[in-house]
Amino acid sequence: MGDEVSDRTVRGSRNEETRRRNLSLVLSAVHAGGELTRSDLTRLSGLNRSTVGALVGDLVSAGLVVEAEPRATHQAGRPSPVVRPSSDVVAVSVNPDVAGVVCAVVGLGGEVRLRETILTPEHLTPEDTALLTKDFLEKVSKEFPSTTRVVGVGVAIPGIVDEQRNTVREAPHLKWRDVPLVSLIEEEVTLPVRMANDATLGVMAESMFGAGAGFDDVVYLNGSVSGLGGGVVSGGHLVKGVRGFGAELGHILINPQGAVCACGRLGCLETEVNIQRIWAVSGEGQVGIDDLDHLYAQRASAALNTELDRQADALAAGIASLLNIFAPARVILGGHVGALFEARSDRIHEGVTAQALAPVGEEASLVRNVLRERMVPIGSAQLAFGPLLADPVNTSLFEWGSRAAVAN
Amino acid sequence: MGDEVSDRTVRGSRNEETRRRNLSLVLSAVHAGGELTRSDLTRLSGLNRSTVGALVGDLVSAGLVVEAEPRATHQAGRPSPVVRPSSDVVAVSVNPDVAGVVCAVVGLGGEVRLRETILTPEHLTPEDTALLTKDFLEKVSKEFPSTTRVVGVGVAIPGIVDEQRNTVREAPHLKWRDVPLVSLIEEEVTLPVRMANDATLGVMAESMFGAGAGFDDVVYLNGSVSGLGGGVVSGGHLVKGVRGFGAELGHILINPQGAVCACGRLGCLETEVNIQRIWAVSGEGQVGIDDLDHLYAQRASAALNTELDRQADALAAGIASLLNIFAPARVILGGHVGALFEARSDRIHEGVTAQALAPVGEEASLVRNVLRERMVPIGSAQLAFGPLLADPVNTSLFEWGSRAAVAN
DNA sequence: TTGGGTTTGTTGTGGGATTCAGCATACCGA
DNA sequence: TCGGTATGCTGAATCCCACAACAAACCCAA
Repeated sequence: MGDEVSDRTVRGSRNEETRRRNLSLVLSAVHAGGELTRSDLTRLSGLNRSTVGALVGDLVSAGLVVEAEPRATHQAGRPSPVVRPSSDVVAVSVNPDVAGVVCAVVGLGGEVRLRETILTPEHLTPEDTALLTKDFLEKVSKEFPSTTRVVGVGVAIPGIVDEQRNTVREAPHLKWRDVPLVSLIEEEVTLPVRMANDATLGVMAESMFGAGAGFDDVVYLNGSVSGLGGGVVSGGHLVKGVRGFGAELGHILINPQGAVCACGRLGCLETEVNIQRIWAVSGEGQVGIDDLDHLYAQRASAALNTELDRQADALAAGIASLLNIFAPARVILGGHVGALFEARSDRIHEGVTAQALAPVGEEASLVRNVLRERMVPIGSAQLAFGPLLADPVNTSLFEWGSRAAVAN
Repeated sequence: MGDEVSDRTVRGSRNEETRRRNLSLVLSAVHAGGELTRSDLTRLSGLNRSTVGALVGDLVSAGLVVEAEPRATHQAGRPSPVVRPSSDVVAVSVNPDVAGVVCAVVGLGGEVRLRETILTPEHLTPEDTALLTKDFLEKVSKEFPSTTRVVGVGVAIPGIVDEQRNTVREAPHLKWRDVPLVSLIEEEVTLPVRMANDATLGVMAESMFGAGAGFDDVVYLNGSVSGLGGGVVSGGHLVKGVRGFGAELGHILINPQGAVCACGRLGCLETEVNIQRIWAVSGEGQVGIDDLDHLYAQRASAALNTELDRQADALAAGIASLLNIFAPARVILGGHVGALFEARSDRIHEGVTAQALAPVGEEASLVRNVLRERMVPIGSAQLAFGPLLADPVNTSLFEWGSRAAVAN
């Protein structure tokens, strides 16, 4: 899933397109697979040994991968050198929230090399975000080798992002609306900036490096303080919809007699499966999402148990609808939905099995997300890596702070 | 959307892959566009004149397209010959229903050349379907020139199809279950047979030749006697899910206090928007889907009006959920849902606008399907044409009745 | 009727990408 | 130490497209 850098005008393939595709295939495989030998790559791609050799050679001279001594194996035959992503190539992840920004540096290959939460005294503004990103870049650039090169910045937004106009269309939790955040950041950091919805990036991360790895059809549901977000990979492709507005899985109807949703209608999944309603009955105040497991594991009050059952039923109903729509191999649950799933696993499984169409239910397994706090950084890094993975040798990399393109 | 003939093992591109892609591009363009000049194809593909000439030449020698005299135009410059799909290349469409089979012959380019409903005295069985298909083939083969070549048979099923095992998993209306229909037909007709859900094929047809042409994101909802089916194209790709089980849009939850659905749960969209409930109040018996427009246009009874309003509201709620999930550019409504939309257009529009997320609602337009009775034939033909469009010169074509492969 | 301008078809050359065969290299096991 | 095996490396052959030059077919205007 190289994020579809499609220029919509369907184009014929020239000869160099073949090369681009093969380089992309190899780099993506190394990115996703971590360490692969050249002979692994040969088998994987179905290309000739000599071709793979040439492709890897190109990627090495571009500084994108490194070849290391063969691993000690106990097979006959000449050992094949190991190809790893270069540790010098990184992406920057930015994830604004109400009280601050989570910034991270992620290496090619998906390793989160550094992750930092920068708090603001007041409610975070878009301008703050741009400035904090700049500060972060200046600071971390000193902590990384001078050979480090950055591919760009990926921004994850808890809200609706217009991927065409590169604006935040609506982020109720942040209280942002029609904010040209990409331009704001690009003015400060002179790096290419891309932006998408956080749950969309979540499913990208999980389906590449997490619980959805190896599956072409994955649904991801994430519960956060700002609501219920979702992302879907169908047939190996991200479901985005026009201008990237799609996959708002929190806003499917569950119960027309339900509570009023922020979106205006009654009984969205988001109003029925909701952390605020947990807080309201828990008697422990605004328990953080990471502490929910602990809360649920304690001997809970009757009120909390009732509420958990109710939310579990609503979640099962929602998942059943999503199964009937997408027939995924995996449904991945994150945030407070993940905690709810952990606490009411049997009840949710039963509800889903009873309500989903039989063939669809049989194929899907429900799992909790595995990447946790690394998910958003990895997802937004994936967004930034997209162009590089799609066209390895023609995508520019940048040194920290300066926009001087490094030779390919 | 050449139907994704992906062999899942990601493969590298060889040089001939380039050729295959370009041939596919040209043939698909001619298939979808009807008549294009060679210079149109040059602009469309971005390839060189000479390359397009060679590609078209290959397709002509394969008998897939024909070049005709240039159209009379009033532009300066040498006239460019017109490229049309060959009228000798056809696909066969088979669509079983309770009381019989609808068979059709569809030419490359999407023209329905012949369409016939074959009724059976009793409830149709899978074996009947295979035999009737054979009879149909034998009969029509005499009505077409001997130069005609068939690419294969596409079967549209009102039910859940296992595209991996090539079986009908569940077709409640037909009362079929786990039927290996593809094998049954292939035993009779010695042609390649492919099968899919009818609504899935509907959205393929509409998004290629109908109301969804030119859009990458399309949701299709079809109401028939057997229930509510759906199909989705997202980002130019068909949403299929694991084994093709997905896109059961009729089975999303609308109202947990609603009626019992055939699938077992309460208040699916299918139970709330439903032709049987129209019949129950219309006082005119089981009005056919094609006669609903007439029924609705008459001065309707109060009961019918109330029911139409109720169904319109339920439909609007369902569409709103689908908009939030897929953010399509178009929502196409067919069958009795199309008639309902026609009768309650304003009410449905208002309901959708009120309930869908604002950005999503602004981008989508609701339209009735345009292909009507040609939709299923075109869709299933598209299924049969898939391999040919994906790899024009290496796909075998067959003469009527015999499996002797015709030279490419 | 003729000639310039314009667009497109056609042909041969050249460069890029892959495959293939043959040989070299590095490991295992006896 | 030697055969077996798997892999890396190199140069020739093949396939595909772009490009340039020329030819063909149309328009328009004189």
